[in-house]
Amino acid sequence: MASIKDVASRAGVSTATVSRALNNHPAVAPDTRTRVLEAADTLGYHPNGVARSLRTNRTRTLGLVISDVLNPFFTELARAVEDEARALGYSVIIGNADEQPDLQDHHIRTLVGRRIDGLLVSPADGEAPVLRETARAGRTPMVFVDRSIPGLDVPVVRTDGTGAVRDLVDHLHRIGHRRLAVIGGPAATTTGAERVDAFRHALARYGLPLPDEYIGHGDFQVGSGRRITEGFLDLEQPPQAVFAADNLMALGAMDAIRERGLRVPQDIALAAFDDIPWFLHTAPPLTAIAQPTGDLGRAAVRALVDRIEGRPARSVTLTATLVVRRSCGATERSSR
Amino acid sequence: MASIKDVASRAGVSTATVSRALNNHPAVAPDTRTRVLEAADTLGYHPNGVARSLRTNRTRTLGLVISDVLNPFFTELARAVEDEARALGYSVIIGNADEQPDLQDHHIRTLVGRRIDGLLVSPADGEAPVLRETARAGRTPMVFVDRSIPGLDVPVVRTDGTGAVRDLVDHLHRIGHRRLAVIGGPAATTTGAERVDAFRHALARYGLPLPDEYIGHGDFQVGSGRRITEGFLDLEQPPQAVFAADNLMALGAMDAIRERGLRVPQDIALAAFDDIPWFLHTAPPLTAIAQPTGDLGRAAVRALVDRIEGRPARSVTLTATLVVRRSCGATERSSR
DNA sequence: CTGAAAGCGCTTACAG
DNA sequence: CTGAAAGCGCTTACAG
Repeated sequence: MASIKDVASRAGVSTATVSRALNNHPAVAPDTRTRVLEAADTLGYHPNGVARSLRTNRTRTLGLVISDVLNPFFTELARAVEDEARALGYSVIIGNADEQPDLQDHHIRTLVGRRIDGLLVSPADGEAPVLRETARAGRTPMVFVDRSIPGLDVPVVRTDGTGAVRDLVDHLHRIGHRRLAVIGGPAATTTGAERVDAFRHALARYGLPLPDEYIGHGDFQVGSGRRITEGFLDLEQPPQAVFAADNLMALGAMDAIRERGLRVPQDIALAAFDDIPWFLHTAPPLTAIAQPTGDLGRAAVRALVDRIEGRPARSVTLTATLVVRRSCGATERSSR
Repeated sequence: MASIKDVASRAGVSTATVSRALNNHPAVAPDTRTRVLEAADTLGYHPNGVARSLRTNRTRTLGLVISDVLNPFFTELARAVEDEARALGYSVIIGNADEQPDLQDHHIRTLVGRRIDGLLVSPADGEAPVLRETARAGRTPMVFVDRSIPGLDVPVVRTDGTGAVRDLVDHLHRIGHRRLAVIGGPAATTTGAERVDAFRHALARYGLPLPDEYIGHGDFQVGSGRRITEGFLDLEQPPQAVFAADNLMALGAMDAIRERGLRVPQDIALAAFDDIPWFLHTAPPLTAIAQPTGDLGRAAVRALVDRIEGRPARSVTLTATLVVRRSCGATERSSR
């Protein structure tokens, strides 16, 4: 591949001048610039970003480590992150941790080795020594998005779903449901714990308990949603409504319910955290708590780039909202 | 950040020895190796991958340019690509072209600038000078996945859906549908054209025509599926069945059908190319043509790595299969 | 406005 | 088994 030297000799200037011309440095004579550009063009020259990065100590690349690309919430998040990053002049490398802490650590190690300028992480459950160490060392600017690890000095950009969960419980209560169950995420993920807590507190406002057998410990993936829902249905007193802490576990719940020949909402009500386009077309359309996912991703990138470029980065909390559809029953005709 | 020099001086050896010790070069005395590893460890040394890449002229990185990350088919493809790449020791950088040829070209330029070792592309519709030039120059090993650009000397890893489309038409015909319409992709994408052609040929086997007004020219995105379906429904003789050439356009079709207060399959049958988990839970569950998406992604990576490592790369064609659900009507009770 | 030179952090052929 | 040295392709402070 043509290098800067080739361009320099063809244009009859030094490599320093080629570099300046190509980087729009002001101190380059107009016709020198023209000659350089022509030479670069005829040689099909593409500057070597690796060499530039080594020299400038910047890669103009962001790392994004998420727990599951196949989860539509994270897909949308990743897309927003990439869009905003591109707008700010950065590329992004995505690492998919698949909810496995060691895969997450593997990605972080690789990304740091590549000298990305900054790191966006939505931490998975479990021990993640590399993540902790990277955050603690503070050499790579980092921002948590969606989920966080308490106790680390890292800004977090997240959504607060407390109000929306309260709205959901109001909705369920109004319909007449009293036995409410939740499929939570891994306890060690902040979102996993928060959503269950919010649910419990919302129930308490009606004097309703959240017994242990109505709390499922899922992992944000389809299989756990299914398994936990089967457990609920096997109970002597199955719940009247199930709230899944993410969309994949809701999908698993639908699988389980359908396999038993039961119907939503006639036999059991269902709602999910995270809204996705398909929920409009499920049978029935699913009531869900919608995060402003695009805003979340963009805010995270801005916070990270602020850190990278030496500005102070603030944590950001956005607000989720309840989207009522038909999966919890109709409000009009009281309970069933 | 600690560099190889720091490790060298702490271990009392040269940087050459540090490099060898860290890269498991055989010619390093055991205790020297130990001393180096200890030094690296206490300094929290992470080798600078940028410098290494500059020196070795390899980045151990693959580029993947796809047309739409939000399309579950591509999400799954990307995931498989990343898994296989990791298994072979490569990272992957994803570029989302959003079905825009210039965004696609932007990503290719960026990736080539980063000196990725190889490029996997699912080309978008339209003029893509950078893509063509990159393929023609042949400096960056390239493999097309899913879609291709005819006339370029680039291996392609794809799925053949001809048989599955024939099965679909058999299925529709058996149910009694005779007026069959198709929502195609952009004519310039190979998959866009192939799926429509396969459909047309399958109809011909029954002596059924595929009139122009039953051919929609979509762009693989939700909006076009909706718009085209509305057009179909506005026809004097609306089709009895609609085949959408990807899952997002099928989603758009469902939107349009629902808005008119019509039902699938009673009022109109619907089937899609690409099967996704949600199709099990739509109202009704959607009949779809399933690609072996994971295999596709993995085969593409292997073909690309073959090229990168100097082995000959072969094109690969996998086979799609029809998954019958309920969105075309029941075969048992003849037609409606 | 331009160039010579240093240097970013590695790897590796060469010599011993 | 180990080290000195060159060099990958850039950018940039310095000098003119």
